[in-house]
Amino acid sequence: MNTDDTVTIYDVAREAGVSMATVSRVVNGNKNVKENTRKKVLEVIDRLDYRPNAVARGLASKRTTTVGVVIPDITNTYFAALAKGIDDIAEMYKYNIVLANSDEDDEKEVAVVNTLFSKQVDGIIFMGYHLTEKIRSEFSRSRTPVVLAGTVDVEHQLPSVNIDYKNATADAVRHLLKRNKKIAFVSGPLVDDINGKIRLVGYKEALKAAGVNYSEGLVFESKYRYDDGYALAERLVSSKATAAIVTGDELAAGLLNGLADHGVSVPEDFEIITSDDSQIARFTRPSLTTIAQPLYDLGAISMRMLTKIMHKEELEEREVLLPHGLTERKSTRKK
Amino acid sequence: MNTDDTVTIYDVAREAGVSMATVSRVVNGNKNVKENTRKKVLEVIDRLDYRPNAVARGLASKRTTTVGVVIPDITNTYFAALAKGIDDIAEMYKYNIVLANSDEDDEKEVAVVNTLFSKQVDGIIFMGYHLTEKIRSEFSRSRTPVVLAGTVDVEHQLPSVNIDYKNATADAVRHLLKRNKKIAFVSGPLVDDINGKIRLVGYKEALKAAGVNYSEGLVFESKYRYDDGYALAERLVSSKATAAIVTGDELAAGLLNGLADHGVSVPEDFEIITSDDSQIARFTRPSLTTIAQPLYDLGAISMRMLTKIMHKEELEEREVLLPHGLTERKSTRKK
DNA sequence: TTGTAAGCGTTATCAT
DNA sequence: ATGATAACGCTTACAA
Repeated sequence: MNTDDTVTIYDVAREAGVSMATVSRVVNGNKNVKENTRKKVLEVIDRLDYRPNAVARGLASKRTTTVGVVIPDITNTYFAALAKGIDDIAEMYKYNIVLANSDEDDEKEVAVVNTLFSKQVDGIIFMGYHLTEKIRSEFSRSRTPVVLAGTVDVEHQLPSVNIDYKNATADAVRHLLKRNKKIAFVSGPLVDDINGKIRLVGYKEALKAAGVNYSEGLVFESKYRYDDGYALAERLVSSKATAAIVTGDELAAGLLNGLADHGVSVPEDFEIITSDDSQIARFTRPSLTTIAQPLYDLGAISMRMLTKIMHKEELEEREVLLPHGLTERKSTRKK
Repeated sequence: MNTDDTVTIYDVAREAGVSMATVSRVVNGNKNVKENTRKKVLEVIDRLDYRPNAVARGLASKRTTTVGVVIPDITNTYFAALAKGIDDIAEMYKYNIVLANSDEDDEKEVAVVNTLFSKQVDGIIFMGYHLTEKIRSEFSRSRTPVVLAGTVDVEHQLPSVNIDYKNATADAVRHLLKRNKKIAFVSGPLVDDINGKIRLVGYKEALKAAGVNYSEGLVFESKYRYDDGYALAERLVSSKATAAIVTGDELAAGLLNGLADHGVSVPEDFEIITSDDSQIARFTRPSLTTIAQPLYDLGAISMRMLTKIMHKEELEEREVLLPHGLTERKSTRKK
């Protein structure tokens, strides 16, 4: 017996009158064990309340059955929705998740990825607003598989799952264009937000195709939070825009309420389409018309891809684009 | 050299002309190393790009520097807000977090806690709607420290961080009582929601103190989601209640919008106070008056307590109650 | 200040 | 079908 109460595979072996190898076999479901000894071992395991030590297992087998998930902000409904999908599939494939908050900070991002590596995670799901060169090089000099979720890689190096943000945005703008000429593009900080930039391209393309002039004065860059959207209302009003495509739901909710408090009624005087398709868009009054995107699936499928890579299975597609749409609610007018 | 490219502490030792013990010492910041050798080792570590294997470290030291966090639903803004606080403090103390989703399911809860144990986490933060006997026994037969966050232990066995839900609710009801006689209590499923039950007690006490009769007909039990709240509106209308204390923000938002769609105006015809103090309460129109509670701190302080226990420091208090209040917004009338 | 060597609790490779 | 035994990469007495 040990000095403390931790019971090891060795205790079980001795108690069951077999070798630790055999115990290991039954624990791991190896077929090469006589039914009788399996029973006996199982009985001892139960009696001693033996629980395999996953750390020792990880060291010996070089597989930890845990994956790292890098998330910029857990309280962001968009990322939380993806995380839910990731988690469900991870559980399905018996992986645990170590959550690494990057706080939208480039340096911290590198730091957490490194501790993830040191923890010997079997794979990583990465969510972020962009891919720095630094993080890219961290990924490439490691053999640990990485899949991007809701994060596009403009260099097409890493496997990823996204929707076509450019066309989704263009579709939304086109919808607005039916009844508006001056359409604002409202987003968070674009400097290091790849998705945001791609959306801006979609915005421009839609305008161009409709023969509407693009004006920088109609691009409003701020932060992603509710209060930022609220504060933006005033500027939107003086811009004479009559509609806006907004790249985040909290931001859109803030803008909506801010507009209302400036006496602008949505959708009569001003139309809004938001982009995240999170629950928030349903809570506001009027409820927000939004680009439709399968948040849960974005996460779920990225995790599924990761399991395939970890298990050395063939990947049909390295860059998955999920379908998008438009959910019309009350912040846009009919026809 | 190894066959594959993983560089170990042994490689560094050989390359630097010292023993692995010395390398271990510099990696762990042990003072007993001559400045010169430290420099040399550090140089080699850098050159070889050596990264300590946390799994091996964990096995040898019996400390993994990771804590498990059990969360019923990551997309729930309430829990996500706590998780943020937990995560920030964990990072501050150099702990990583393995997130375990319990899905509000008793069996799954036990399962995830067990895999957390098998992963040798140094501690656990537990969030849930209640504490089953099963989970309680899992916790007590393990030496791994556990702290409850936003989860009360009616048996006062486990350390916890909460607000005084009973009095917070009573305060809110008292506020409603100034202008209403028929006040509804709207909650999620009470069967296994300890906090909900405690809130109900607060509701009853406030009524009693005001000499208002308690009526079961004014207690509305449903689920916690937006749609459930929305659906409840009709029943609330026919109950003749003129106000409601609601135990969840999504639920309250649904109720609010449902009421509006039934031609009931809030706060003129009906007053609502919600309980979570999450962002959601600010997004709705009218915005929701809510019990004020320090969500982030609830998580942060529970994690701080856990670090103290893990480091064998003294705990001043085993059951922390954080202050609560009332944030008046637009779903209640003035005076 | 530094080195030696015995674990830590498994898995995995050979034998048998 | 089962058992020895050597890794796995590190920490930690204990010596020196």
